[in-house]
Amino acid sequence: MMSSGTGGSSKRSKTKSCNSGSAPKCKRNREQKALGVAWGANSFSAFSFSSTKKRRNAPFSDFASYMESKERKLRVQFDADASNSSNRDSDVNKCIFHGISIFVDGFTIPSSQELRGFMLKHGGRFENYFSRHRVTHIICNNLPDSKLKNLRAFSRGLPIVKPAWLLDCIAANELLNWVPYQLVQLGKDIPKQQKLPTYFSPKSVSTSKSFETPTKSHLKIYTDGMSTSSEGSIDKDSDSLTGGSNHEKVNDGCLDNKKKREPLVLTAEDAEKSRWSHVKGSMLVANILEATSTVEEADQSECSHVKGSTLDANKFEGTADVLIEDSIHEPAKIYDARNTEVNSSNLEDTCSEKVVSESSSHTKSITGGNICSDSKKMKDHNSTRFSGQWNSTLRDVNFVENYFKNSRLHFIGTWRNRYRKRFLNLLHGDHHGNSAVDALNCTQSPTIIHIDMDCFFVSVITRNHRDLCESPAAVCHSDNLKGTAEISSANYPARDYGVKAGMFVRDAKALCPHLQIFPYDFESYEVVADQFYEILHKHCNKVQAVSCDEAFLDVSDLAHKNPEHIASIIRQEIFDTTGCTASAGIAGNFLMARLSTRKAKPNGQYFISSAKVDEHLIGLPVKELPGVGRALEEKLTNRNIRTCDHLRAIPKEVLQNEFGVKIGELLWHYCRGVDNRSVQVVQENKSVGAEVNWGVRFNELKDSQEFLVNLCKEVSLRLQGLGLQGRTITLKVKKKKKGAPDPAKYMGCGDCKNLSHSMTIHAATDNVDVLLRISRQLFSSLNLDVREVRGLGLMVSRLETAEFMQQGSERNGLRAWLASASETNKESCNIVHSANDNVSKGALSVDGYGSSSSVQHETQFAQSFAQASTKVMSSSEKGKCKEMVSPLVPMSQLDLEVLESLPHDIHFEINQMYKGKLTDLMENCKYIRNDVPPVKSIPEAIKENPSASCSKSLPDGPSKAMRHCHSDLSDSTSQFKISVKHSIGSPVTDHVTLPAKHKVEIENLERIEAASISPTGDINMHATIMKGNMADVMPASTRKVARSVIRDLPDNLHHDILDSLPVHFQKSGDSILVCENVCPGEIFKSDTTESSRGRMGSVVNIHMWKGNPPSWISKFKHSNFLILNLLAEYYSMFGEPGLLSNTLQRLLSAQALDLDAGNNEWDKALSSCCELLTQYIELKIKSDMEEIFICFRLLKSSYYAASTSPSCASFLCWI
DNA sequence: ATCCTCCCCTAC
DNA sequence: TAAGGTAGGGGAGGAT
Ligand SMILES: Nc1ccn([C@H]2C[C@H](O)[C@@H](COP(=O)(O)OP(=O)(O)OP(=O)(O)O)O2)c(=O)n1
Ligand SMILES: [Mg+2]
Ligand SMILES: [Mg+2]
Repeated sequence: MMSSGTGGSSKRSKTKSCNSGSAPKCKRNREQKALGVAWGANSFSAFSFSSTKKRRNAPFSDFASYMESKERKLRVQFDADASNSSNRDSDVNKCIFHGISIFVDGFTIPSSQELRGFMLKHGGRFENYFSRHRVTHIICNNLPDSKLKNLRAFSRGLPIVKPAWLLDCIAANELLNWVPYQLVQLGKDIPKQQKLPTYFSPKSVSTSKSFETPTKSHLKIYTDGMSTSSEGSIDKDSDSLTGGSNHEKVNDGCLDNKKKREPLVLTAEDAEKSRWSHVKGSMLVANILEATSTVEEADQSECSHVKGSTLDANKFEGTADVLIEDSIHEPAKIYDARNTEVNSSNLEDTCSEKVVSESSSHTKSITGGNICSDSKKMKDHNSTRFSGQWNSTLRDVNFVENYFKNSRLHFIGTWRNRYRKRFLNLLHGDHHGNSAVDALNCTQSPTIIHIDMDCFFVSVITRNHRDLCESPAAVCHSDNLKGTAEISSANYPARDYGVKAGMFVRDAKALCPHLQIFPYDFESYEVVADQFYEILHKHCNKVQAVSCDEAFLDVSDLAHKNPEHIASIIRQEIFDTTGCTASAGIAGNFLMARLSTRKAKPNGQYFISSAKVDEHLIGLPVKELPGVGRALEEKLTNRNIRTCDHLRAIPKEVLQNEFGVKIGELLWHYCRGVDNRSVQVVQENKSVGAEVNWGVRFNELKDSQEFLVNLCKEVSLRLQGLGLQGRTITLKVKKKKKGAPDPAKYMGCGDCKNLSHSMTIHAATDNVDVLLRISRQLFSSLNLDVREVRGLGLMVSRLETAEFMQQGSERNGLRAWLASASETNKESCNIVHSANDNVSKGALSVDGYGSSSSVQHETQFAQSFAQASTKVMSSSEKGKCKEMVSPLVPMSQLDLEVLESLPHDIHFEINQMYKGKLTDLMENCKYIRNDVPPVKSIPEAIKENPSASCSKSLPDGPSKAMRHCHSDLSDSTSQFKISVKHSIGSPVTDHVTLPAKHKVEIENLERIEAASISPTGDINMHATIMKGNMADVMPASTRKVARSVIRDLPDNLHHDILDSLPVHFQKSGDSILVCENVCPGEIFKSDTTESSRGRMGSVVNIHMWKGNPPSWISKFKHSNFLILNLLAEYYSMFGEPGLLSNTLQRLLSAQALDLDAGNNEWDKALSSCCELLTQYIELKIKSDMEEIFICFRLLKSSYYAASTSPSCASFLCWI
């Protein structure tokens, strides 16, 4: 295994002749963590002194290279504007501001843009970024104290003046003394924390609506401008963005240009300080010198250290050769777009590997078999020729498969699931049990490394060719000068020309005519990503995957090692193994680590100590914050918020008010460098879906339906591959906007209206038939003209872990089904065992969250938690895998003092259980505590009475508690309520309540069902299964009552049911809800009163179900038949209160049906079962039709399977 | 308040 | 020609 992964360490020559790329990006100094002590006093402590000092002297020095070009650009722009302006107005305006250069900080009235205008008009200067060399006056008003303090710290004596000064100067038409306008901030002078209008410029006083419109037109300009300037990425929506005015765009373009390596400005000047030249160390010094007024010798050594940490490009070729050979010998397909699975040689998890290949072949057979008739092809051919769509869904019967095979976004989008499978054991494993040791060494101050491969897709391709590394190159499907293929990734030389990921290749070529284009190599990306993660996991057990080329490492526990050293070791090893370079950012949290990486790139690393966080955030454009994308940036810009400084000036409440609670808080935290997220090793799926928005063209309904089939198959397979089922199915449609022009992108979706519609069904499914039926309904409910559809997607959410018994049930062949069930079984075992070591093991505990064990577990958790006992629940913690989620104590009930007293290690684990929200909570409470004197604000309940709080936590546990509870209607009542009344031999009355929306769907369903019903040979068999009078037991209007259930049944079965029933519909306004949350006893009671009715005149005595537990339990337990023993046993253990279906599932899945094969009294067992079931039906018929259907479904499925074993078959004939 | 649906946004 | 996916977070607004 592991061809070159770990073995790569053999090749670690330390020659440092350096200089790979030619990217003229300025080298930045690397900072030193202030707490050099953390990893022991070493030579680094000297640096921390020097860098601290440097910071004081020159706050912006680290931004120098970055800011330089930006500022230069902005100044050029300003000059241009100014000369225009003065040409126009020279006769009118005196240069009253000559020699004055302002920097506007925070929010001002007038806005900074207006102030800029004034300066421009009256001969002054306006600086977009602070520089003590150029700025003469800082203009601001209404700063909060903290902000002012900050400002004073870096203004270093420059006057801080209110905007009124400028206005008065203009009014007086002469330069007035600024002193009277000085900002003498005071705690009270200003009533502080104004409402929005005070902060934002007048135009945005009114909320959303009023600026939404301008925003839109502005957006147009933006993208439009981007494409004409060949600068920005062409957005998906760009097609819709046409025309518009131009002013704001100028600004954006400016910002963007300086941020990117704008070739004309940057390359010329920066070429000589090429970061990757041999003398980069001294270059760095030169850089700093230039930007800072003071230089320390220490910088020299610091630089050399940086250089040392740079990877050696000379080793490159040799390494590459090795790699090439490896990949040649690669035996099987590494990345298969279709099944999204991987056959990797270094897979340790053979179990899932098996599932993988299984699913793969299955996939292939499905799509391969989906061939349409010749006549259809002919027709498609004609129609597509007519519309000139050679590469659309109309042309290719295997469109979905081929499309995904070639889609880069599909590759990176599905990568995570492949990773999960591959590193399953690592993610759940107990990391050598040394975490207690780590906890001792733990410093409590977290250290995060963010590591990201440099221009990943390109560097994997070009790694073998050193010459290519230094010239502009990009990965793209097309090398067409006029092509609209998108650049996936561009290397750093190409970025110097402005080439960016997401651009059309034609724009990239326009920017850089000699740009070399390479095709994708997904398999290699997969291999390299694996190697990458192998290395990360080797060095750190807290790895949070971000994407195939990027991860966070929590190295807090490795504090005895220098994090920067760890980073450089890892980077070196990555390079040795893969031939590709990675960059790393090191800091105290995710946010700062990420920002550090940005500075480090390419092929470098960068450390931001907590002491230097502010320094790095000052002046940082908001767009740089993760989570601030185009839209939010736009919103912020509209309010004149452009940098973190601006953000800091705004109170949290205001931000929340304006951008929403969470986003407001995020902004407020991020602009201060605060980020309380913590590494989440395991992340649970919340949804699974597939969509296609390229090449989607339909001429008629049939085309779309055929496409939908493939989409459903795809999603079904993905669900099964993950062992998940879901209850909410969402159909997403892209519909061409009215009057939208042809898409700019070839076969693109163009300007579309996005529609989505979802439906929640009662029983979670991964079944393609169910998905299809529902997605068809959803589709028809959207009332689409299929010719306008440009994209389709299907998503399944509200996921539950698939019962191995149920997974893929209802699927055609039961043999295949049984096989897949056992595969899945293995997989679940794998998960659960690692999760559940401290709970029961073995066959019966395969999904060990039966009520008893989870209560037990919970108690255990609460106790150990309250006592802050060390490792008691370490293994249970690992099981935040699905099964273990429910017993979490609500966060609000945690005792924070106890939490804080926990060792970091334990804290980490608990925090994982709360998905990282715990640190947030603690952080917030810290503030509360600081603000509110008494300590009483901390909930103490749990400390005093842990078990009480834990039992309280049961009901409000996550919905996952329901994960195996098919028939619990409690959370599905929003979907439908059923009330059924029966009377002997007379027509049945049903009451059905549905939300209005669903009524429509019912009609649709009716149509679809009517259209799809075809006679099958199953009716007879079905009659057998129903044992004669079963049909009479059915409520007459099943079709209406349990529609969602029927939907869930396999076609043949549900047709059987429908066909065997008379149809009545009798609507009634009132509905009586009989079946919600009825406990067994109640069922029983209500039953005895009403079950005096019977079928065919006979009364069924349901004595077996009397009592609690029902009387049959003890009878079966003492039976001679294993099958009956098991039935009783399983019922006691797993039965949701009063439900047989769970029990049946387990019984059938345990393949226990052969147990009594040799017993010649088999008939007796059968009749006992029959009786039990008959009485069960009687019991449930009124209250829980769905339960009966579920049981039938299970049994019928098993009946098919029974051909594999005679005894099995006879057992199932029991009915 | 809390949930749900239907969006939009963001990141890779 | 070209392969604009995927998943999670979160907000608005309605239902309860
Ligand atoms: N719009 C995008 C963004 C990314 N990717 C793919 C190609 C990238 O190589 C890979 C990783 O994305 P990164 O954001 O990490 O970008 P790179 O690794 O290419 O460059 P950098 O050096 O900035 O990390 O994802 C893509 O296909 N299209
Ligand atoms: Mg990268
Ligand atoms: Mg990345």
